[in-house]
Amino acid sequence: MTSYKLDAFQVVADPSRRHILQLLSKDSLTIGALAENFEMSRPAVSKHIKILNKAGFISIQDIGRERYCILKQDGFDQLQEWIDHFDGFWLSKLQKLEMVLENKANGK
Amino acid sequence: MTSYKLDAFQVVADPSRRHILQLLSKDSLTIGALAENFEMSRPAVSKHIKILNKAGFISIQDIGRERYCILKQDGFDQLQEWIDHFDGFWLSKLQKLEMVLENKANGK
DNA sequence: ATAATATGTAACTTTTAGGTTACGCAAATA
DNA sequence: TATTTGCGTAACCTAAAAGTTACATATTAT
Repeated sequence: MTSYKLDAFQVVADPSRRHILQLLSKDSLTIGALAENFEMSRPAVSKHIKILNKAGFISIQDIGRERYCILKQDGFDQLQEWIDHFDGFWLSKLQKLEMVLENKANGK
Repeated sequence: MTSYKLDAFQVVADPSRRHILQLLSKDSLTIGALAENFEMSRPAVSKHIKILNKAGFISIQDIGRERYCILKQDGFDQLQEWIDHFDGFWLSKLQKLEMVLENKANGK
């Protein structure tokens, strides 16, 4: 089952979290290693990680006292799924409606 | 030029705004018509529309005293662009790293 | 001309998200 | 065994986001 507790879009709305994901796309990193890339404190990063995990954007591997954060596809899939709903839209319905409205605006 | 003033992900993070976009994918609607689909007040919808417009998710056609909101692709493109950055990732790098870490975790 | 309608905006309130510091705990190290 | 390291969490603060009501304005209808 893949029902995550957080709204993927709300989770990825935060620029810091997007930055974290970018870093993780190049390397799996521990919390501390991630924190070195930010000005914010380590506990702040820790919170973001918890959120990213709950939303399915990362998985976590505990190795001793270290936590390796690993990019995970599920969160991204949630984003993509919603965006895909709009795909069929662009080329058919829209252009006709715009035409109609433009004509109406010009009093034709 | 397509440099919008708002972060597309932050804009689409709000569930009400996503709902607005869904409604607009079926029909171009005025502010008032949109507001009928929500419990919130019309001015609240009006604010969301302003934001969606600034971020390139909709365009607006003024017809007399009415404002028709029309779905627009630019905002969605911004979302897609970011997501696409991660596409090359999944099948190559990730799986190897996970293997390495799992072995390390098991002390192999 | 007057009334009704569709909307934008200002001022305000409330909630929440993101940050901090301080602390505790388990694992690694000396 | 004592110390350091890596991390989670609680308590707290602050700023911003999302909502409200009240009002102003322009267009349409009577």
